[in-house]
Formats: sequence, structure tokens, C-alpha cells
Amino acid sequence: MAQQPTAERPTSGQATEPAGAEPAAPMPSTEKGRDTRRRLMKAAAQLYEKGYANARITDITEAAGLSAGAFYRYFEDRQQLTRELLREMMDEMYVFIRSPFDETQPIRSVLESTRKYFEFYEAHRALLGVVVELSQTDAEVAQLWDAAKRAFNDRIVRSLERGIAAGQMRGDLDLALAAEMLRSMTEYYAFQRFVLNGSGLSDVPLEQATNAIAEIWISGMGLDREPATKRTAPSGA
Amino acid sequence: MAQQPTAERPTSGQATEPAGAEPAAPMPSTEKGRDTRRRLMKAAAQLYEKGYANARITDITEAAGLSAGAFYRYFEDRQQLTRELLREMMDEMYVFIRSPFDETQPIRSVLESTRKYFEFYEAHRALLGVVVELSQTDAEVAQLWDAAKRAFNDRIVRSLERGIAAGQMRGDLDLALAAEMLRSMTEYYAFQRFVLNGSGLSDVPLEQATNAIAEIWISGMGLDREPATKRTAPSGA
Amino acid sequence: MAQQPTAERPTSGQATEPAGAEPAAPMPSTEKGRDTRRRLMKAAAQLYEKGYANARITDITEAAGLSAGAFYRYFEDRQQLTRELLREMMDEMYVFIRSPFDETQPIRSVLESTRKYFEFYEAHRALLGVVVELSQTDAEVAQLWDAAKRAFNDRIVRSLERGIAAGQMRGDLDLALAAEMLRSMTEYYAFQRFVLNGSGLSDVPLEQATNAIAEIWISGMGLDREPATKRTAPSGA
Amino acid sequence: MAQQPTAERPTSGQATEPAGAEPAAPMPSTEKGRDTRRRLMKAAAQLYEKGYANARITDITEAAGLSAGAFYRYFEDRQQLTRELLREMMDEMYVFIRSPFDETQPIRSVLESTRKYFEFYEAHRALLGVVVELSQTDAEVAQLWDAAKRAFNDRIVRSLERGIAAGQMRGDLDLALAAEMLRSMTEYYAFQRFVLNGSGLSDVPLEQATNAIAEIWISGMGLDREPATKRTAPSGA
DNA sequence: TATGAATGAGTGTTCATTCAT
DNA sequence: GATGAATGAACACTCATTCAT
Repeated sequence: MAQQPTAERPTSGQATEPAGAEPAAPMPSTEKGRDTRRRLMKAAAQLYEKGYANARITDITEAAGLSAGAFYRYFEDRQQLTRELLREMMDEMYVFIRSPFDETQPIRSVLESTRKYFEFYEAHRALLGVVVELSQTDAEVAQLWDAAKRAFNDRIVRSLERGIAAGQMRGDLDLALAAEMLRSMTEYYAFQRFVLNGSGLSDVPLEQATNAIAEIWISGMGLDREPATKRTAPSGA
Repeated sequence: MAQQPTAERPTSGQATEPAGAEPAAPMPSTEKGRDTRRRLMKAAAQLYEKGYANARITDITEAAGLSAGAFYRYFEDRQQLTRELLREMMDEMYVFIRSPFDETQPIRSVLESTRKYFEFYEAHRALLGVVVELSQTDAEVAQLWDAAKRAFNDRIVRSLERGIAAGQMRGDLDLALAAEMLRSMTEYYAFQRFVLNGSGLSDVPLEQATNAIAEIWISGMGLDREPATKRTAPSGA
Repeated sequence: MAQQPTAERPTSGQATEPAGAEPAAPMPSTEKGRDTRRRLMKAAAQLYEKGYANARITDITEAAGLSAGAFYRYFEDRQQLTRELLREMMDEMYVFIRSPFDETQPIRSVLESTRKYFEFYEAHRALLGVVVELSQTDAEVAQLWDAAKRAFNDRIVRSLERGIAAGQMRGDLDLALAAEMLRSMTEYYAFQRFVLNGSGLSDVPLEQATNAIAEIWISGMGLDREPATKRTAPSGA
Repeated sequence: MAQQPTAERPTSGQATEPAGAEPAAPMPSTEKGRDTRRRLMKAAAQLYEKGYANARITDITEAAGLSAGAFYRYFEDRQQLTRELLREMMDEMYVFIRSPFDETQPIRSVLESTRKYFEFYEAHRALLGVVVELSQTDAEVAQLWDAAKRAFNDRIVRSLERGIAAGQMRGDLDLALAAEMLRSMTEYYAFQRFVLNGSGLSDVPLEQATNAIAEIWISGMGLDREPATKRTAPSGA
């Protein structure tokens, strides 16, 4: 019951759409048209740096070097553009972050993933800020995000399950739950650092923070820092 | 008492106004006036449940049973009201969450704090959602929140330092940094669960999640689970 | 036909009153009441320095040390107060400016009158600015002012007629018309100097300007600088 | 050409903005746009007949056959439109009034200028009323007007200086000062007659008033009425 | 007599969206 | 495909005025 990402549809004013399949403006047929469409998305993504709420449609078209009316040849409204932008970004993210988990070097594996995560987050901080800004009020964005997070969680759990199989992990732990928590920690640190410009955080180099995070992952997961197999039986297993 | 969460600490990033004590409309002189003012704040806090952006001023006055113009007798604009609301909430939070840290029962202490935190977060989820929604674009809110988070961090660190003194903590740890991470984890879990209605989270009872979080705190901090026994009987077990 | 001071009644919005005898709020019966009323008028007169349009009723009451509601115990609205203020001022002016015209010393007489006029104008520049500001749109003020100007003209003409009788004035002159023009000159100089802070005027000492004005009066009226009687027949006439 | 009436001359008194070229909404690129802009200005100019304060923005757009929002495509606010209107009018005025000063026929020259002045004033009385209404409170308008008046004064003085060279003028006169006074007289007469509908003035035909004014200019300047005869026959009369 | 809370009509301004060219 | 003029609903905010205390 806790999960209701589609609940909470705003009542008054600028409400969100009924969440059907994106209809309206079809993909432009010409090459030029598709290019213009891209330019609009790019312009929007950049402007979102200053907050979704602060980017008017005319700001977007202007940044794209177009007139106001042009927008509607390509998008129904700003929300459609935004959702598309976010969907794309989340897909990229899922692909980009992937890094093989080497059970023999858990800490190095975690560090690697975390670094990649931060790298992506920083590069896309404008859009990731939008996700947070909109998720409370836009049901579709909330749903998009929910799905993305679950996919991440699942992948993490799958990775870690191999670790369990290898016997390096605390058995008394609800694995999925811990992954959720630790992923939350990482994500929120990135949000605070890259989107909120360090609000509430101590001013340390990113590398140091990354290390601290990795430590907590390791200890939280109950992984040994240098796996038992290696330590006790360098040859065996 | 030394830690005032609302203390004016300069934040990083996009600074703006000097943010002194809100001047504008002074406190109403009559009891009735003060009551009306309260009513407006209460009404706003409730409406914010559906998103800050969706609560118009007339919605607020209407919910408070007043005409539109009345608002401006008490507040300069919606932002002033909101800031005041948030400041108040953060102050309350700081007081409410406090719970003595018993070094002999670290896990129980962490559990207790976490439970209280969640209790408060859930009760004030509308405003806490506003904080997140606004922090990206409203520099004053960002500053308020920054200060509040730092105050929390400091208090946590102070609590834990006693643990260190007693020798129960990993020495190789950057204490403040770890506290920051773990606090982030807890905060974000609450945000996802109470504000985003569980978006991205598995559907477990709150108590179970709280336990998982506490485990991670303990292991992340390098605290022994039952230090008391250890301390009095270093050889035993 | 040129004279239509009561024409031009504004149509939309904040129109003027139907120009009846000031009804409503009667003179307060107590001493204290009358004093408060005075205070309001004084406060208004002062605030009008920054323009009639910029003085809100609450500004006036505040300046008088009263609450907003108090205003309406003493005046129907701001226009009533203003009209009363203007009427009073014009009456004072008429009395204050009076100075005997000595036919044997026309230039000295003109100088004297002009000096007094300027003295009064400067002291009451706030209200005299209001007269100009309102005359275009407030028919009652226009009428008040029209009457005041005519009274002045008449008195000037009467003074000068004695000069004519003494044979010192150009016969080919329409006396009333010339007086009108010269009075206009003086009035407008004062307006520009005291109300518009010298807009469009060269920056000379008031005394010098006064002299220049007197010269023009004298020459414009065709008065000898030292009257013929004195010059040719010091004893006679 | 040296005298630009709109030249940025620092005014005295309550200075405000730098008053550079109005940026804001740029000139519309299409013919239709420019036409609409013109229509708005024309509509405003007409409505100002009933007083600046009584012309709301919707009145203006309505009179121009447009919706309310259209206004802001062309102007920042009513003040910008008004300033532009006034600037334009003052420039036109400066050009229109020009009439060659014939030293051999001073009175005819003065009459001619005065007639033209009145003609222009009457045709633009709505805007000229606005100038007076606003100059007290709008620093930019005050500055505009100040500059325009100075340009006029300067031109008058230059005209008259030729008279001096020919020896027809009172030497004891501060020329610029007298010009200022006489210009004030003429301007104020026009204001009273055309804007205030004759308030305070006797009801004479315009031609008669014009003659009286010219007489005063001539005598005030110390110009002979028929200098030509005098000049060629210095001994005569 | 005075207070100040409350009203509500009025107005300026913004901005997504449509549409003729 | 693109323009930019035009719309109009939405909203914030002001201020004279009323009224219970």
C-alpha cells in the first residue's frame, strides 16, 4: 500500500495529463524537422538548470532559435517534452552506470559504480533536479522515476546475490532492503552535492566522499573488504 | 542549545537577499489578528500537501475562511509565509528528534532516533515536500535547509563522539562524513516513503525499514552491536 | 464659451463627486475631535508634497498617528479633505498676498506683491502642486481654482485702474487681459520653480527672477518706472 | 539642428533612472506589428484627454481593438508608452513652432510664433495636460519636459540676440531670464485655455489674447514696435 | 473616539496556446 | 516549416471602505 506513485494527482490549476500514450505531434518526417525537435529538447534540458518552473516555453524556443509558435509543431506542451527528456535520460543512465561487479574486489567494484553514478548525475544534474522537482506533483514523472529506481535496485540485488552465493555476505540481512537504503544514500548525496550545490554537506573532495560512501556500502552489505576466499584461501574455492 | 538550526550560516551557490528577520507585516497586535495569521499558516501547510505550486493565495485564504485581500495584512507574499512555516517546522524538528544516545545500547539509540525522525517526517510531510520542491529555486529556502541539516549533522557527530571516546568506533572513519551519508540515507528514505508515497521503495512495514536503516547506521559507524558487554568483559564472548 | 471649469468630468473609475455642499461627516463636537481632524489635514498637506496620487489614506492616517478607520469619522473621502484643504489655502493666499499698490512707486509695489506671492507659493507648494495636478480631472477643484484666479485678477485690475486714472498707463491696452497674462507668468514661474524644482528654468537667485518679473509687469502694463506725476510735477495732482 | 530637445540634460531635483533609450520590447519586425503599436499609442493619446490617471491599460487596448494582453507585446507598461508619446510630441513641437524671426517686423514675428504655438498646443492638449499632470511625480517625464523647455528657451534667445546686435533691445535686460518669463506666460496661458478649458481666464477670442501676449513680449523685450523706420532714420520722430 | 481586522472590486501582468500569413 | 501577432484565462496584489469591538 505504501507504493502509490500514480496517486496524488493535483486537483486545481496546471494539472498533469491523463497519462495516455503520448499522442499529438507525431515525429516530423523530414530530417530538418527532427533536428529542430532535438534542438528544442536540448534547449529545454539546459534551461532546466535554473529550475523547471522557471523555464517558460518562450524561453525554450528562444534558446533554440525559434519563434514561440514553433514549439507546438513538435510537442503538445512542455510536459510532453519534459517527460520525453526524462525518459531518455533515465534510459541512458541505466546503461551508463552498469559496471561489472567483481566479487573478488567488492570495494573496488562499489567504488567504480559510485564514481560512474556521480559522473552521470553531475552531467545531467539539470534533468535530475527536474525529476525531484516534479515527482511530487506530476504523476507520470513519479511513475517514470519509480520504475527507474526499481530497475536499479533489481540490478544491484542481482549483482549482490552472486556475492551471497560466494558466502561473503551477512545472512541476517534483508538484501533488497539494504540495497534500497544504500542506493538512496548515494542518490541523495548526489542530489545534494550536484543539484543543491552542496547544501548541508561538508566541503570535501568528491573522491573522499565517494570513498566514504563505498565504505558504508561495504559495511552495510556485510561484505568483507577483501573477500574471505582471497584472504583465507588464495588458491582454493 | 548552542546549535540553532536557523542560525544564519552563509550557504554556497546562488546566494540572494541578506535574509534578516522578516520585516514586512509586523505581528498583529490583537489576539484575533494573531489567530487569523495562524489560520493562514495552517491552511497553507495543509494545501501544500498537493504541492507548493498548486496552492494559490486565494486557495489559502479560502481555506482559512477569509477574503483574498486579508492575506496581505499578514504576509508580504506566499514566499514569506512559506519561509516562516518552514523555519518553524525545522525548529520543531530539531527539538522533537532529540533523543539521548546511550552508548551502552547503540542500536537501540539509533532505532529510537530513526523512529522519531520518521514520525516527525510523516506528520510534516507536506512541508518537507515543499522544502525539497523549493530548495532548487528559492535561495532562502535552500539556506534555511542547509542550516538545519548542518545543525543536525553537528548534533549527531557530538553524540557519536562520546562513542569514540569509549573506544567503540572504527578509528579509520571520517566521522562527520559518515554521519552526513547516513543522515542522507535516512532523510531520503523518509522523503521517498512519506512524500513520494513509496516511489521506488519496496513495500515493507515501516518498522522493518527502520530496523534495516539502524543496522546500516551501526555497521556504517563501526559500532558494536552490544558494546556494554564488551566493555565490561573485554575477554568474554 | 472658453470658460468651462465644470466640464470634463471623468467618466470611468475614480470619478469626482457631484459637487454638492459637503455633507457627511459633520464638524466634531468635542475639542479633541476637532484637533484630530486638523491633524489629518495637516498630515495630508505634508504628504501631498510627493504628489496627490501617491498619498494613500492609510499614509495620511499613519502620518497623523491614527488607525485607518479613523479617517472616515472626519471625512467622506480623500477628496473632501483635499477640497477643504485647498479652499482654506486659497483663502489664506488671497489675504496674504494683499499689499497696497502705491501709484507713486509702481515698480516697488509690483516687486512687493511678487515677493509675497513667491513666499506664499513656496510655503504652500505641496498644495499648489495638488491644485495643478487635480484641476484637469476634478471639476470641483478646477472650479475652486477658477474662482480664486478671477478674484486675484479682479483685485489686480482694481489696483491698476487707479494707475490709469492717474494717467500713467498705456491707453491702448486691454487692462484685464494684460493682467491675466502677467499673473499667469508669475504663477507659472512659481510653479516651475517651487513645485517642479526649477524644471526648465535657469538657475538664478529668486531675487533676480523677481526683479525680471517686475520689469516685465511694469513694461507690459505700460507703467513708467518712476511715475510722471512724481517726475514732472512732484508737488501736483 | 544643434538643439536636440530630447538631449539628455541632467535635471535638477528628484533624479531617478539613467533614462537611456528605452530597451524593453523592441520595435516589432512586421508592418502589422508596427501598425498595432501605433494604434495603441494613438488610442492612449486620445484617452488621455480625460486624464492620464483615468486611462487604464484595458481602456487603451480596447480603444485600439485589442485584447488586454496585447499591450505587453509592445510596451513594458503604461509609463513607457506615455514617455514615448511625450517624447515624440515634444520633438514635433520643437520642429513645428519654428518660424523665422524677422528683425524688421518684431511684432509680426512674435505674433506668428505665438499663433503656431497655440495651434500646436490645442491640437495636442491631451498630451500636454499629461505632461503637467505627471511632471510632479514622474521624474523621467519631468526630465523630458525640462530638456524640451530649455531647448525652446535657447532657440528664443538665439533669435533675439540678432535683435540685440541690431541695437533694438533694452540693454539693461537679462535676456535669457526675460525669455524664460515670457515663454512661461505663453505656455501657461495655453495650458489654462486649452487644457483647463479657460479656467481663470476672461472669455476673449484667441486672436485677441494672442495680440495681448505679443504686446507683452515686445514691450517686455524692449523691442521697438516698428524698428525699421527708426533704424533708417535715427534722427526722426 | 479609536482600533484594526476584514472585505472585495479593481487592475496590472504573465504566459500557454492558437492561427493567419 | 516557421513566424510573430493576438488571445484570454489566471493570478497576484492594492486600497478605499466598513464594522465589530
